[in-house]
Amino acid sequence: MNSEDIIGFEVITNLFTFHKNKLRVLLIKRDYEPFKGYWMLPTKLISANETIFDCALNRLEKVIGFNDINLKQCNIFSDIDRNPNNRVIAVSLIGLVDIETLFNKRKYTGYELGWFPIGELPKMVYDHNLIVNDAIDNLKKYLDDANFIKNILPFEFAISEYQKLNEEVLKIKLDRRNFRKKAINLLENSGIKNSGKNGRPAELYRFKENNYE
Amino acid sequence: MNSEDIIGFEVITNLFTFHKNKLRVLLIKRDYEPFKGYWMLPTKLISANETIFDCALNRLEKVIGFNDINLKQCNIFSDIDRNPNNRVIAVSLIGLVDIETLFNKRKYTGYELGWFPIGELPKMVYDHNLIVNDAIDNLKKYLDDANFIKNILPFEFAISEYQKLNEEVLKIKLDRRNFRKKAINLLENSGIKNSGKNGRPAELYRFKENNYE
DNA sequence: ACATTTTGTGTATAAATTACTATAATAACC
DNA sequence: GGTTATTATAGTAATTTATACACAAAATGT
Repeated sequence: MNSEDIIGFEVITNLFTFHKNKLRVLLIKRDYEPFKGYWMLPTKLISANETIFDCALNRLEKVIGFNDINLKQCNIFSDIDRNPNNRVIAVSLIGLVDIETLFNKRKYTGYELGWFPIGELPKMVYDHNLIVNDAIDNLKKYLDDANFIKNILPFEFAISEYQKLNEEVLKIKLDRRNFRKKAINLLENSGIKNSGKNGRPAELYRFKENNYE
Repeated sequence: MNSEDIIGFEVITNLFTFHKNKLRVLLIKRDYEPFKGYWMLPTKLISANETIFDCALNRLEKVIGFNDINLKQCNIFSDIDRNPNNRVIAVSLIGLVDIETLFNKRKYTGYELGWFPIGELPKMVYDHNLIVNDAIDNLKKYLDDANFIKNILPFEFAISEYQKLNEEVLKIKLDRRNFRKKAINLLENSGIKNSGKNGRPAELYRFKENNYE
């Protein structure tokens, strides 16, 4: 390795949750130059003793106060000038966390955080807008992967919530009856109804165990 | 960036071709220690002025004498001890080249090369066996992507060759008539027959232009 | 009680996938 | 030249999957 060839290698995490019928992503407000005041995805240069997953989890621990989160590898961004100041190659990861876990486990860490609906993303540092949109696109392939997608929904949820999640990721409207027919294969009825909301209360479902991976 | 955190970052290319009804991958015989005499995938540490694709193509140029090859990103390997001597993170890429292009464009480069059928892979350096098998698995998702998969077949080919390629990647047998029905949508008849072989000569097909990407 | 909102349900049709077998064209062999 | 071996071509029925579509039930707010 030549010293001229020192290249930064960073791990960027797209952590999604689903709250109030919106798919949201975690952003951090940057408090240093350059791009002070802009929002960014959780990012960390990788250390010699970390895998890419370790690296992402270490960063998340610092940012949200916990890190038992299931991650999937997403993409690599290696354009020479994606960061004009240094040569930095990025690998992006996708993590999912449900809103109940988030409320239960998060700790105050001093960072200014925002959970932005994917339709209302702010201008972000460097190529982070590109990276998060790429991650959203990558989420499509996990929608039917019960063992991963279950992490973004509460333990029990209405089928309409699951449908809305699908619609946000796919950016299309789905038919209620057809969606239900397909989804029901992965789900079991909890026997609980969610009352208190307007309209007929929904029956709550949960993902079946052993959706043979 | 801390000098203790200097990490090697290498690009590993899985270059496939299809010849004599076998899916094959390019390996290089290593002529230096450690692992001297073992086979390995084309590998190169990335330089500051290269994208991951530049890096792979620069290596391929050195190894096979040409580099106009379409590449897809595959996976990242970041286990701490995947290379016990140094801390090296690898990104693997997939490239496809058809046998005619290969015979026409390759130049002698001094390397000892082997195009190994995927069922007859030798013991390779470090985790390269893992990497190539992961790449073969990743090939599945490109089988119906005419714009990429066409790179591994000659300009004109028999449907039975295309079927055999699918069978090698999927590791299952396919029904001849059903495969033809599906494949024909992507193909157009060239009007040429391949004679000289045993049995009824096949009509040769080519991929249609504009399989709207 | 009435309007509003949201959930739950079934059926008919189209499209895609799968299973399955006889015949035609050529090369190799005698 | 005739037989045999090999490979290519073609169609239909059964199954599965995807799509389109309308109304009744349970709650809330007034």
